[in-house]
Parts: sequence; structure tokens; C-alpha cells
Amino acid sequence: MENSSHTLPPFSSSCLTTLQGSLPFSSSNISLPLSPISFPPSPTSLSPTTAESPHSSSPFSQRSTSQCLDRQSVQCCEQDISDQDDLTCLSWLHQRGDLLPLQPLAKMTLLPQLGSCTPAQPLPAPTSSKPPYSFSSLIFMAIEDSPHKRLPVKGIYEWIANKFPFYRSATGGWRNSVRHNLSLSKSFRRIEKVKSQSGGKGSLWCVCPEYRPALLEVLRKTHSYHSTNSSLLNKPVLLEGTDYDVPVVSETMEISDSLPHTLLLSSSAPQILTTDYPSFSDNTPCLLTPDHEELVTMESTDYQQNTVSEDMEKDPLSDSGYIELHYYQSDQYQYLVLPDDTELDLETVEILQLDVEAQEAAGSLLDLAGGGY
DNA sequence: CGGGTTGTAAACAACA
DNA sequence: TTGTTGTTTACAACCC
Repeated sequence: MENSSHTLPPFSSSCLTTLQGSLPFSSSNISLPLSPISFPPSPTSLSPTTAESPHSSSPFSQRSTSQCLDRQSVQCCEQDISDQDDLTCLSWLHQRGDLLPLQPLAKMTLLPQLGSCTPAQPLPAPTSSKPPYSFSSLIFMAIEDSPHKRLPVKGIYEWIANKFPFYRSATGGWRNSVRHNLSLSKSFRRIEKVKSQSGGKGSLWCVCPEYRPALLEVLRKTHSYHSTNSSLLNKPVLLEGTDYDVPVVSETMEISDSLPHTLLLSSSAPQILTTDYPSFSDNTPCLLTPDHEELVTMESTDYQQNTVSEDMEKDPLSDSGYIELHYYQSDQYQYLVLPDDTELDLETVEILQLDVEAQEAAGSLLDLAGGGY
């Protein structure tokens, strides 16, 4: 289960950001490196080709953006994409193992404007406030975060309690609510355990695929509300008083066509970095420089032209109003691949608290989940 | 105001 | 017998 040998593959795990929006969708994409990865790649997570390159000589360490996507990188990304057998999956739940938890609004505070890579204040000690998620969302996340996309009730309890300390100290009533939701909600389906399966009573629970979009939308709205409904739009927000060490819905991006762009990034906890986010309506890939000072236009690359387009054409959600953004990471950068004719106005992008161990654990979960469905 | 959703509590049966 | 799981009902609060 927690096999640490299952670390992130080179350029690793493709993480998905599933958005709902009304933006045009095309077959070609741009790649947007998001932020440097601050952790050293695990030896087992690197292919021979990438492992040969020390960090200092990595093309990604250069500011010259045209060098940022060499052929090897492209191939790695291609491989990564091809391995993504289910574009609708919540891979991000694994990849972004400790992504930002949604925070109660009262705990949001403005960050000082950061001109460059300035570490934020360490997050204060957690408090015990109730997470903003409904039980359906909690169950959904728990199940989606499981290797095989199915969990027994007890596993759901444990996931929630692990991720949301509020429920560790809460009385047992919430467990009743969980069971109540499982039984009552059409979103969840009970799977009888085969008799050969050992251990424990009860059944496994999974998410009904037809209800996934709705559940995702609930998550998106929850995050959207809690990340924007505080007149903090376009201002970097530091979520403090974090209650949950969980990663959940940060990949929800609010896309609008009217607001200036703010990109809030974190290369590793507890740093929170910000940068202005330029328009990408010219379909030009951009690179966020290693020190987060600016975004630089990138040259067109083979990667852009040849690698992702087919994948996006096959996007099963392309007609459903959902847009999937593929999230990659190399040993130094994270890449967000976007549909290129998207009038990309990010109202708020929040990517917080990338934790190395959690990501590696998430990677192992992904590996397990690869054959699970 | 009505309907739908969500959260909570409780009762109960089935099962390990 | 006990604790867990699953179902069902009831009610309150909230939102649209």
C-alpha cells in the first residue's frame, strides 16, 4: 500500500486539473510550467535519461525558455500522457497529495505582495474548525483518493479523520452521517465483497461514474466560494490556520475573461509565491522562471505541437463542459498543459503546499490504481 | 412559501 | 454479546 518504492515517474505523474467552464476547447495545447520543484527527485523516479542529468545542468534550470522542453522531456511527457488511461480520474487527488485544503474564510489573510521568491510565514498551528465540504464531498474525495477507487466504510472514516483533524476529535455522529450519505446518495454505489476477500465486514463503496461530474462540480464550487468570496480576488491569499493537512481541491481554477491574472504558487511548503499571470490568448507557452519572478514566453516546441493534441482530442469530457488540464512535473518544474485557444484568464490559481512525501505516496497510489479500474 | 439539499439523531436489522 | 455496517425515518437548518 504505502510502498515508498513507487515514487513518481520521470516527469512524473500526470496530474489532472478538472475544470468546468465554458471555454473553447481545441486539439492543441500550450504548456505552462508552473513552478520549480524544490525536492530532489527520487532515484527510482527518474528514467535513466533524466537521472543522468544533475540538477545543475538540467535544461530547466536555465532561464532560456526555449531550452526548457527538450526532446527527452517531450518523450517523457508523451509517455506520461499515454499512461493516463482515464482522463476523467481525479489523479490530482493522488498527485497533489497534500494540496491545499479549503479553508474557512475567516482564516484567510492577505499575503504581502511578493516581488519575487519570498518564503511566506510558516503556517500557524492547526486549529479544529469544520471543513467546508459536505459529507458527500468528503466521501467522494476519500474514495477517489483510494488506490482502487473503492473503500469500505471504515476506510472512509479513516481517510476523513486523517485528512481533517476536526473529525478526529468530533463525536461519532459524523460517522453516522457518512453512512447515511452512502446509503441515501445516488452518487455512491455499494460493491459486495467477493467471498475470497478477507477481512472485515461490510461492503466496498465506489463513486458512480455518472455522478462524478456533479461531485466534481460541488467540489469546484466549494473551493471557488471559499477562495474568492472574500473580496480577495486577484490578491494572493495565504491560507492559514490550516486545519487539514489534506490536499484537495486546489486544482480548481476559476477562469474568467475579465479579471487580471494572479498566479499563486508554492514550490514547497510553506513557501507561497506569487506572480502576475499574463494572458495566454496568443497560444504561446510560458515558463515561470525558477525564482518565480516572471513568466517568460516560450518558443514553440515539438511538445506543444505533437504530444498532447491527440490526447486532448480524445478527452472524453471535451463535450461535457469540462476541461482537463494536465499537470506534469519534472525534477524542477511543474507544467500545466492547457488548451491553446483557450482565452486563458485565470481568476485565481492556487497551488499550495506541494509536499514531497505526499506526492510520492500519491504516485504510488497512482501506480496501484493503474490496474485497479 | 415550497421544494430540495444537507446535517444530525435515532431506531433497527444483519452480520462478523 | 458486542461492535460494526447498512437502511430507514424524522427533523431542523439552509438555500434557491
